[in-house]
Amino acid sequence: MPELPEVQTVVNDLNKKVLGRRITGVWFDTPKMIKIIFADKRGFTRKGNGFQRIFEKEIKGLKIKNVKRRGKNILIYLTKSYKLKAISYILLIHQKMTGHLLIGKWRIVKGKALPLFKGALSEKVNDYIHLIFYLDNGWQLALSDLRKFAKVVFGPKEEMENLPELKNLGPDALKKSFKVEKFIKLIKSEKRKIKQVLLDQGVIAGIGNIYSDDMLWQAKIHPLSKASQLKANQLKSLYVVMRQILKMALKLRGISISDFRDTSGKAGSYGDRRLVYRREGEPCRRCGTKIERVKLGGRSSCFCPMCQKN
DNA sequence: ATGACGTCCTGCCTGC
DNA sequence: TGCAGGCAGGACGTCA
Repeated sequence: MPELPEVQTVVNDLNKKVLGRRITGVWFDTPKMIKIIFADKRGFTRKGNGFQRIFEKEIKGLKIKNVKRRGKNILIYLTKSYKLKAISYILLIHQKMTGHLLIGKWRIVKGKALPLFKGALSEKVNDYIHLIFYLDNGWQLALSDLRKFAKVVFGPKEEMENLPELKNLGPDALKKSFKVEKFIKLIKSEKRKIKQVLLDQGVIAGIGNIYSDDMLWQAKIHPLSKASQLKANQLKSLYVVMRQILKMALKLRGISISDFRDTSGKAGSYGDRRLVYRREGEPCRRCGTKIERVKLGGRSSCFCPMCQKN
């Protein structure tokens, strides 16, 4: 499930591979995944499912200007010129758990995308292609998603920037201007358990289940500890390990223990280095105690009962 | 305000 | 070996 390091890996790939390309066409088989936000000729903003033809028509001919990340969202900035003016759009993609953005070549046979060649793209990933953007250099940008949870939203730049899923995001976990003082203030003001707070994108953007487990283990904090009751030195160390772990995972191109792949279908290598995530029953890397798992909400959290006292 | 649970979806794992 | 049932999980909605 892509979190900040995985999403950033994809964004970096895209900036290397698709900048300046023009979209010449689009194919998709799961309209449900796609939403558009669009002002019609009379100025009405229309939102919702059911406008796929407008999506097709509007995205054709747009040029890829830039690719950015906000939290776990991928933002592809697109432009066209109309009457000598540049009009900007954003294509937002959230990969959720099993979404993958891939660059390759496919052809549609009986409504299904088949790879023209495999290369590093495993067959498995190819089985779940649901959306393809055709680019003007012959390559294609595809979205694969086993569980069809991924979300794609398209619309004019200004309206996209006002989407609650972007506007309500907290500071980005790796943003330079996000300092330890601000971090401590944010966490201190939360009455929930620390694990839930870390997963809340409205508090801090970019962290998911994997890295929050590893961060808490590294900082020796129990996942069920009340956020507001954590001591300043604990929070300080949590901030430091948050940065360290995310940066290291980004360097290793993410974690592929579930099924994350980069845009050429290659796995990341953080999985071997992971600290506690999905290591229930295995020995703690510090003290050898068996890693345990607790559930909160619908999420599970792995921790060492010896190192991480509540 | 908080938390617990349901929803979406489907491959995979467990147990009989 | 086969099949049924449960699980995982990000974000969001609903309900107590």
